[in-house]
Amino acid sequence: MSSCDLCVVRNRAICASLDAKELEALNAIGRTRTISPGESLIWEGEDSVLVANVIDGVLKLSTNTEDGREQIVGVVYPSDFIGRPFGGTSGHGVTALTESRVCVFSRRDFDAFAREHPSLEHKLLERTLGELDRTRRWMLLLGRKSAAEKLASFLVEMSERLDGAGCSVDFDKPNQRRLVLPFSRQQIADVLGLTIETVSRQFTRLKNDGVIDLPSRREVVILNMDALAAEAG
Amino acid sequence: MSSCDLCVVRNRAICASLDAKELEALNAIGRTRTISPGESLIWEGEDSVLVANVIDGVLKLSTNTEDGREQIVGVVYPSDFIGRPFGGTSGHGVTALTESRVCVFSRRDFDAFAREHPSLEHKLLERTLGELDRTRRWMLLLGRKSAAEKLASFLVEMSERLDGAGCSVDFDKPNQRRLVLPFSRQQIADVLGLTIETVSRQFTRLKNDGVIDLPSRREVVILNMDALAAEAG
DNA sequence: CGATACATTGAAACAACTCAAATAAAGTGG
DNA sequence: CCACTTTATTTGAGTTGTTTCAATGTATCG
Repeated sequence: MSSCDLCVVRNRAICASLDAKELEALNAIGRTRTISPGESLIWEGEDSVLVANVIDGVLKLSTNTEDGREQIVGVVYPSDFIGRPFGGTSGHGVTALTESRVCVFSRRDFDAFAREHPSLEHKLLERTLGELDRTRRWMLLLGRKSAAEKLASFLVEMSERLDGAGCSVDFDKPNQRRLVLPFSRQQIADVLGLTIETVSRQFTRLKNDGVIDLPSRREVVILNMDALAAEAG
Repeated sequence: MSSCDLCVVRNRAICASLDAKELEALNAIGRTRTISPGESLIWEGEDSVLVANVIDGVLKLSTNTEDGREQIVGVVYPSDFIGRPFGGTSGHGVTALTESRVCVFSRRDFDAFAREHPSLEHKLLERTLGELDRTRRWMLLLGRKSAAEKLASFLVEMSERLDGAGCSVDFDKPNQRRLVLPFSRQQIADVLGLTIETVSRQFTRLKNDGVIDLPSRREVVILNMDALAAEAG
């Protein structure tokens, strides 16, 4: 029995395109690996040597300017795919935000396997098209939204993506939601293209307006989802 | 003889993955169409009904906030692919910037054809991965660069992508380059997440610094490529 | 419990924006 | 082809939102 049978993302990751026998072959060229917060799996500018599936945890994709400014260009969750298949250099680093488990492959092995399994390439294509859509939507935020709209948009997106792990929904209060952010204030700033101080000020403003509550640094309780969505612009 | 044999992008577009017979089949479900500047091929939010290859011209991909702010999220050139295969709604409009010619397919027809031709899907995947890389690099510009860095980066990127059409290189002066921009000042502002006035001021500053010359509205002569690249940050 | 990292708050500076006007280019019709 | 209108771009002056720099407050961890 391949270890994939027990995998929690078996039916959501690109692996879902494979039957039992194919899955075993893929399993043979991959291995699981844990990554601690702050640890990197891939570095910006290195030529692409490995790809991976996220089994558990949250990781950031980030680029830096020469003088050290950082921009987080993507966030990946369980079942998401990481890395740059088919050559090239990776344009961004991949770093764990929470304790993570990933299923890694050498890029060369993965490329060869993918080229022999069109259904896998198809799943990867659908995933990549979806990621491109999401990334382009984020460009509107970076280029055209105010700090207030940026943070509100961020919290709305977070509440949508952090299902299960890190996010609890109280069905009695459908307008409310409780989340545990996998980001520090600085990391939120790096996602939104702001400074840490501006992010902090926007948090306290939302709290003072009664839109959210902040029980601790990493926790956010959305008290009024409609108001938050309205602020997102 | 299928009309694809004469196509100028035959060997650069995703069609390059197909042999003569397959190409004829693809040709049978497509048709060419011209689009005038300002005319749209796809509208934001509509469900994806068609996809296309760019044969000639330059088109923008753009999203808008409810209150009318615009962000250009991508620019496509000859041989590039347009549209959202495999369902979903298109998150951005597609509008011609110059007189354009495209080879359009109904999305349903294209989807079916693609699923039967893994080599085509592979080419599309490579293209999409490349586009995602480029888009993520642009996020660093939107989130973290100053107006001066943004315009310099824009001109550098333009000089790289406008090969042949719209861009001439004088080999005697390798540090110089002459380009005809397919963008108005407002459109440049919408690419960079700035206002038209800020873009204009940065243009005149670069001109006063002797880095560029501006013979007419749409023309830019890069006088010192190294200096421009240095300003791009 | 003290040390260290992280987050918030305040005050001042600055980059980009807004609004308004001037200028230049591109169409249009006589 | 020229005068006129319209549109696009540039320039100027003042305002605003975000950043910067500095200080204070608050969790977290050995």
